[in-house]
Order: sequence, then structure tokens, then C-alpha cells
Amino acid sequence: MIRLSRLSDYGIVILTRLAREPGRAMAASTLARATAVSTAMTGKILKLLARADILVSQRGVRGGYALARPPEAITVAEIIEALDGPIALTSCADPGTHDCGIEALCPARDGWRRINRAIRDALAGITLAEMAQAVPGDLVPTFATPPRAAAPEPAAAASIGAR
Amino acid sequence: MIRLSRLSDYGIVILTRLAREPGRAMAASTLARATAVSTAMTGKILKLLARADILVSQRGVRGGYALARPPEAITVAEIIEALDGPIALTSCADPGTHDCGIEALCPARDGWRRINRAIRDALAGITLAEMAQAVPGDLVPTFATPPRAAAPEPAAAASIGAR
DNA sequence: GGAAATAGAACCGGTTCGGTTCTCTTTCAA
DNA sequence: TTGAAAGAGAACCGAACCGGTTCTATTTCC
Repeated sequence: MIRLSRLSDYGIVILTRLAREPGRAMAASTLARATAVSTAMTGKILKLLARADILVSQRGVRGGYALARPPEAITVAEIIEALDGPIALTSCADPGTHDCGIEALCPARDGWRRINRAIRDALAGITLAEMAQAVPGDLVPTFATPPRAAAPEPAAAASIGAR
Repeated sequence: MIRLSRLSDYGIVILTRLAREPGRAMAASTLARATAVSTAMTGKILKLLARADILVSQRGVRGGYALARPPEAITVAEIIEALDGPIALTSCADPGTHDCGIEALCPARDGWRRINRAIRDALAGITLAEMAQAVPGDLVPTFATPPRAAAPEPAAAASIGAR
């Protein structure tokens, strides 16, 4: 299974929440509450996203985070790269790093390059706006009928793709 | 970084070697020598590929492995799925597994589904034949001038994408 | 019947990752 | 002016996963 890290997973959730009110800035604690991602985790993710210029941050008492651009101008590829690093199945296709040992002869390099590009294009073709559309209510509802536990664990409730 | 597992990495290398002589069967030990993947690892990978009907195996003294189909009919997606399981960034898009907790409301599910499909299509569009084309000599040459160590470690020499 | 090969499962150590905690800096308002 | 609230950044830790090995059973040919 080629899987996405939790960081990106949660990141999409949080950004999706922000995209519902693109102009508004929200504090990390507020976003954590709204998405049921732990506050510490939320903070970590928001910092990374701000560093990547996907979010703008305001420090101080009335501080918070807001989208740096409209949701239509933020791609999933960007988000993943900000949180997980460059998108590539194999690093040999990434120019600059050369520790493969058979670089010059590697017969599959062209193939991998094509694959990496195809995947990157696929992720760059989806915008945050598309991910956020058709949001019914709050992202993590206060379960009227809890799905399994009596009190839903806030730290584990918000994953988009559980495994 | 969304990365490929070593299993798939080595698997492609081994299959690429087999694809050079599609009709011929080769023993695991022979393939291990030709690709510089450890014999144990090679065996493990070959077993998985045989179980997935990508290879056919012949047991016994003169046994070995051969491609079950022509290289043009084997896709990278197949190979990765055989070695690493289903290709999906998030399992929530995979029908059958439902432990997300917010299934019904998850706003991003359609988006993820699109992304997973795009990635799968990208990998399904590359065949083993394409990966194997333009192979100059043997996959792992006996280095005339060793790249870094005096005696190249056989266990680590064959990775397509070193990291 | 023995050697050579695949089949299959169990096992183990190390790396990475998810998550937390701590300290520092900035900002605003009382 | 000072303290509380918020973000910035780094360090740290436990646990799960993964790469890799080893062991045993089974098949096949000479």
C-alpha cells in the first residue's frame, strides 16, 4: 500500500475546514476543536503549512491562521509536499540526489520518472476547493449515536482515511 | 515523501531482468546474482509475484521462475499491488473497509477517490516492457571502477531508487 | 534416495513516524 | 507596563512497521 502520512491526512482535514470560510482566520486551538485533531498535532501542522506559504499566520493574543490564497489556488500536491516533502516514489528520479550506485546504467530511470510525473500531476490537478466542496455540517459531528466508543476519542476521530 | 517500498523496488528490478528474455525461466539464485538483491529477499519477492500470477514457477531440481505473460501485458500497478497491497493513499476510498468514524460526512472522500484513481491509472499505464526497454548491459555490472566501496556490497547495490 | 529447487511461515532488529512537551517570541489589552 | 494568549521552533519518546533473515516442508529430477 502506498500510503499517505497522517500529517498530510490531518492537514487536508484542517485546510478543508479553513476553506469553508476562506477569509476568516482561526486560532490553532479552535481548529483543533473543530477537527478533533489534537491541539499539539494541529499546531505542528499549521506551522508547517504557514512555512510553506499555504497559510498566513498572525501571532499574538488575537492571532491565528488563514489561507494565504483562495482554495481554488491551493493544490493537494502543494499540501502534501509541504507536510511530507517532495512527491516521488523513488528518489533517483529526483535530480540532485545520487546514491543509487547504478545511476548511469539503471534501465528503469526513465520509467520511474514518467511514473513520478504522472502521480505528481494527478495530485496537482486537485484543488483544496474541490476537496472542500459539499461539506454538509461540521467536519466532526458530536455523534448523536457514537460509532463504537461511548466517548469518542478526540485524538483519533478526524482521520480522513483510517487504516 | 510518498515512497515505494523496497519490496516493489527490488521487484521491478528483478522483473526487468526477467523481461529481457521473456520466455526463459531462471532460478531464484540466478536472479539474485544477476540483480545483486540478496537471495533471501529475491526468493521472498518471487514467491509473492508467483502467487499473484505475474510469474509462473516450476519446482524441483530444474525449477525456476518465468514471466506468466509477455512484458507488454504486465503493468507496474499490478506489480506494486502484488508486493505492497492495494494502491491507495487512503483506505477510506477502498470499499469494504470502514473504520474512519466520519464516513458518511467525510467531505473529502470524493476527492480522495479521484486522487487514488488518478494514481492507479498512472501506474497501470506503464508496462514492464516499457520499464525494461533500453537496457544496456547487465543490470548490475561488475564495476570496473567501484563507485564508492572497494568491494560493492551485494545486498545494497540493486535498488532502483536509493534513498 | 538425495540434491536442488520452490512454498510458506515465523522471527527479529532497526528505522521511521505519530505524537507530545518544552522553551522562546510576539502581540494585545487591562 | 505587565501578563495572558497565541504562534515558532526544536527536542524527545514510544510504538508500529518494514526490511531482511532463517527455518522447515514440499516438490522434482537424476
